[in-house]
Amino acid sequence: MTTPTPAELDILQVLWACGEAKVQEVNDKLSEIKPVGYTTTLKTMQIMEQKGLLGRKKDGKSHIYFPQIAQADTQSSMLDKLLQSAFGGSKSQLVMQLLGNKKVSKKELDEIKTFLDNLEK
Amino acid sequence: MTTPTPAELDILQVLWACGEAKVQEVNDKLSEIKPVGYTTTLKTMQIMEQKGLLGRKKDGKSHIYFPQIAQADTQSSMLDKLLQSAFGGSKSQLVMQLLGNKKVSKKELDEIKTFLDNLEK
DNA sequence: ATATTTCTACGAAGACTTACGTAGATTGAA
DNA sequence: TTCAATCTACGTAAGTCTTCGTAGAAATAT
Repeated sequence: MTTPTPAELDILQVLWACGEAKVQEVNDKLSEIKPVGYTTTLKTMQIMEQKGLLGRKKDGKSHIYFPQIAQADTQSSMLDKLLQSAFGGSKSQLVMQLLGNKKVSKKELDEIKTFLDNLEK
Repeated sequence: MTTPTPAELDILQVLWACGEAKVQEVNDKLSEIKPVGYTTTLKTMQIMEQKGLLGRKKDGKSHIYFPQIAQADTQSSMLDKLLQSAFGGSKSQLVMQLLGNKKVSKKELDEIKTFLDNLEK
């Protein structure tokens, strides 16, 4: 699976959150986080459309863009890539590295435990 | 922290495993996995030394290279980067994505559970 | 001593990503 | 209609990563 570049991932985050949007809207959201020019966002989204990461439909003179890849699929393949390249495929090692500091909230820990318990069955 | 590029990570994996090695030895190990020329490996390692990722000492006419960054630190910062960029910082989401398929061995699952139990205290 | 092998050092090419400037088309307002 | 605003499309430039060719130094073999 094609994994998005960092800039592409930023754009996908916006579109996954809102479903679909025009370039202007995406650029506005991105601008809240990092400085980025309109044409930069446009160009990146055009490239993404060409790569198949985004779809688009005409709306008057402009376009409305939407994700063509699922968030879960993307997360999964990016995580897998890291798992293989940095943890030698060991999921337990990865989890330990992730949770092995004091900064895990009790809430998140509980979510994980519940999840693991349900996984049993 | 500086996170290594994919090619750099491959080299680091070799050096983390064996402690230190000459370019030739690293290249031999890498060649078992992917086709790569000697000068490519050399060049990459020279750049890594310049970046501070590797250290080296003279040994006759050649050099012996060794990691200057810890494996755990590297894993940690790479994982953190992914956590933020693809999972919005949610560790539980990440764990669920990682373990949420049938391909997790019972052994790994047990390791994780034991780990979590010990984390409590 | 000369040829071969083994390294290092240097440079540069190709791919990819990100970032914008600019031109041209379309829309809406004066 | 004409002017300004909005968008698209195109090109390109800078930066990084990966790759390898080539030259030259050092060690080894004949």
